[in-house]
Parts: sequence; structure tokens; C-alpha cells
Amino acid sequence: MSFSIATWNINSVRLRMPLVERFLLEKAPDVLCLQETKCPDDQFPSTAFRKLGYQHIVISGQKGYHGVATVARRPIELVEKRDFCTMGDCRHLSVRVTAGDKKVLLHNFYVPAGGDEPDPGINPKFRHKLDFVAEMNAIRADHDATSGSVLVGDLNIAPLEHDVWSHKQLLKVVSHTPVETENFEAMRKAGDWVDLMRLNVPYEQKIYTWWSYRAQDWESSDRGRRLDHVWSSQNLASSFTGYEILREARGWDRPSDHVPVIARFDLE
DNA sequence: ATGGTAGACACTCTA
Repeated sequence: MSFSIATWNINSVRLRMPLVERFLLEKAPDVLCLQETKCPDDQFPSTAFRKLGYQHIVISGQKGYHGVATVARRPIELVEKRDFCTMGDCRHLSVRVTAGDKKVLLHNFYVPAGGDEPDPGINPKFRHKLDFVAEMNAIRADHDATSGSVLVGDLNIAPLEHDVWSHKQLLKVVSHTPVETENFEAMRKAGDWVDLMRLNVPYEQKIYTWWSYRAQDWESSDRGRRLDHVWSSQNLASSFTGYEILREARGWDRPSDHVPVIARFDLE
């Protein structure tokens, strides 16, 4: 059976519900993980999701900032909402979902952006980001014959040279500094995660999921970064059949600065 | 080298 998981930093789920509807109607993923919902739980647009067939909803939201939500066509069971760095931020939730012959533990992450100054000594937001990634070392790609793990989200780091429009020009820009990219890749490998978006793609090929709001013309300048990620355990990587970055969503009316990524699996 | 845009919420923060 086919099984698909989408991830999208929506930058206010209430404001952009029309875009979410369009996306779910066009692409119909089994599960959608949202980040930056900016919405307290009691104001989450659950009714709209249910009408679209996404009847199973797990949310971790707060007023004004951050917030993650996972919605699905099939039952999902909350596993954990973890408070990384004990800041009280809503930046993670994990659920369990059955797909074919596997029980999948699905993590939805929103890693701190880290501010502008890439110096943890003078910028507490950057310190927080590094601490958060360090704490993610505890999140492992657990799997056995009947289970697997997936980790998706806005991880706010573009780890590889061709995950940014200009490696050289971004080496001192938060999201692509060596301390971030090195710690990030070490953390991914420590957890035995497979970077599915790079699995069958040449190293030199550019991959972006985010384009700044500040560009005069995001499309022609195309100064993007790969900040959104889809990882899985080794056993699910062998069931992975491909993915899609919905670049066109960046050109929709009043868009998020991130676009959806949809990963597909074929399970027994 | 700089400043550019966007959203929430209530004036300034976060991204």
C-alpha cells in the first residue's frame, strides 16, 4: 500500500487555511505535519480539517509563536510533546500511525531559527538553536521488523553545500554556518537517520524548500535554502518511493515562505 | 554593507 507524509511550515495556519485546503485537495497526503501554526490549541481550525477528511488531529500550539500540528486521514495516537531546552516552546510532537505492515513513529519538529548573529556568546537565540540540536541527539530512528521512524519538519538548517543558493556567501549566515551544519549532520548520523531528500539526488543538484520574503522576486533570483527535511529509519528508506517539493506553492496568493514537501512510501 | 518582508499582537517580538 502507498503511504504519504507531507511537511509544511505554514506561518500561521489560520491565515493560510485556504492554501492548506488547496494543498490537501490537490495532493491528498495521508498525513500532514505543520509548523509555525501560531495558534493556541482552542483556536485551531479543526473543523475545516475534518471537513477535508483529516479527522485525526494532534496539536501543540501556543499564542503568537511557534506551534506544530499533525493531521491525518487515519488514526494517529499522540506519543509525546517534548519541551526541548525546557523553554515552554511548542516545537515538537510525535505520533504513532499504522501504515501497511509497519507502526510508524512520526516526529514533527520546528527547530529555532537562531536569530541573526551566529555567535552563541552574544546571541542567546543562536545558543538556544545549538542546544536544541544537541538535545535532538536523543531522538533515534528506532525500528524493528514491525516498526519504523520518520522525522520531518522545519529544521532551520541547510546542511549541505548545494542546499543553499551560494555556499560561500552563506557560510556566515545563520542556517548554514559550519557549527550548525556539522552539529546537524553529526546529530542525524548519531540517530541513524536517512536523509530521504538526498537519497537518490546528485550531490551537486540544488534543493530548496524556502525562499525569503525579502527578495524582490523570489522566483527569478531563486536564492533558496533547504530548511525543511524528511528523515526515516533505514528500514523505511527501503520502502521510500520518492518525494515532491511543491515549489509552485511559493507563488500562491499570500504564501508561506516555505513550501510543502511530500514523501511517499510503498509498504507491504 | 545594508536592508529588505511577513505575521501576531498590541509595541515589539520572531522569523
